[in-house]
Amino acid sequence: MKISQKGLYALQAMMMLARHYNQGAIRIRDIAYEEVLPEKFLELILLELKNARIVESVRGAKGGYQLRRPPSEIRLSEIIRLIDGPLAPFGDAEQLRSLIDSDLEHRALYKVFMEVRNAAAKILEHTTLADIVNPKFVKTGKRLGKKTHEDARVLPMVVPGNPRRRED
Amino acid sequence: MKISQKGLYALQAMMMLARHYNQGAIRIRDIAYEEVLPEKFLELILLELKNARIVESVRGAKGGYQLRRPPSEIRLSEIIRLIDGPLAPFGDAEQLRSLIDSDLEHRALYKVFMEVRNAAAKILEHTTLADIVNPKFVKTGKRLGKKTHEDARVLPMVVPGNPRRRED
DNA sequence: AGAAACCCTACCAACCCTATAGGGTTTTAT
DNA sequence: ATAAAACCCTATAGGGTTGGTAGGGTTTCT
Repeated sequence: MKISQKGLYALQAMMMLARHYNQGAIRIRDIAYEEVLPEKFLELILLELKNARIVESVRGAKGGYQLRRPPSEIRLSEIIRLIDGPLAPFGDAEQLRSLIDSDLEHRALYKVFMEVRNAAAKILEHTTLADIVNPKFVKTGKRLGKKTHEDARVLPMVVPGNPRRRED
Repeated sequence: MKISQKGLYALQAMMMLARHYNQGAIRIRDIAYEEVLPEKFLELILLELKNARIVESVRGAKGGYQLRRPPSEIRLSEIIRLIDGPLAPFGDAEQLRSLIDSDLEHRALYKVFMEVRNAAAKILEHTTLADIVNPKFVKTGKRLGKKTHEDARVLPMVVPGNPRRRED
């Protein structure tokens, strides 16, 4: 998995919106200014995030963008998959599974790819926007080795009309 | 990190050479035929692997390519870094470290990137060609959940004239 | 009404990916 | 010696992706 410049912009914009959660809609211009992102490019990104129902827009004067769910219910994996595709280093999880089953000669290699994919997924599925914004309450010198693991977190519901279903 | 088609070809070719380790040099044509790879493209890849001192060539009639080290001393990370670059999902390890130190606003995000990179590195640094070729002695139905972890393995020495040193 | 703000499509330059082509050079076998 | 085998190296090229820019259309608030 590779995170592009565009993917980084998306994550930064989402972090900014998470910081201002429940403070009303924020203009593209303000997001772009605060995060130092190209405004028109950001507009395209926010449009994608809106179509994926991660953010919502408010039109007209005083309009802008805001998160559709609390930051604790938006996983980094969701954003990255949307913008940059599957987490697997080669193909996607389904494809790898099928290769593991069919290509006997190289199955051990594809299994390693799958291991890498699973490791990345484990991290990115369990980290939400809430985990990476406003870490005021976290000691500065503290290593995140253990990481406060909020496994009691509520899983985000599957939206019925969700576009682009893909396993990886 | 993203593994390209070229990277996959490289890994397949190396697996093939590992299977025939200590059986003399093998012609590009034979590697290409056995692994079903485009011959001239494979030639470029092997040239890169040779310049990186991972394989060596034997010229003239009866020539071909062979591994310079036993398969157990060639890590997958080495091949992947050579062909497809850093393991980190964004930038490389050094760059991420510097961003974590300098960009206070997004350091938590970059730390997650670094976690992903470390997870991938852990797997790919510890898996060698020997681990993924000829798994005859492994039961077919067996899941590799635990994976025979050969940590007593000797670390490959650093070659002095090694071109292209990069941390990630 | 009018301005603010999102919505959407098109376009574009640069770069990368995946090769292909073809001759040059070195070495071996006879 | 000599021819053939085989690697060595550079050049080229089409197609796709990346990272944007441009500009007008549409909706909604005040």
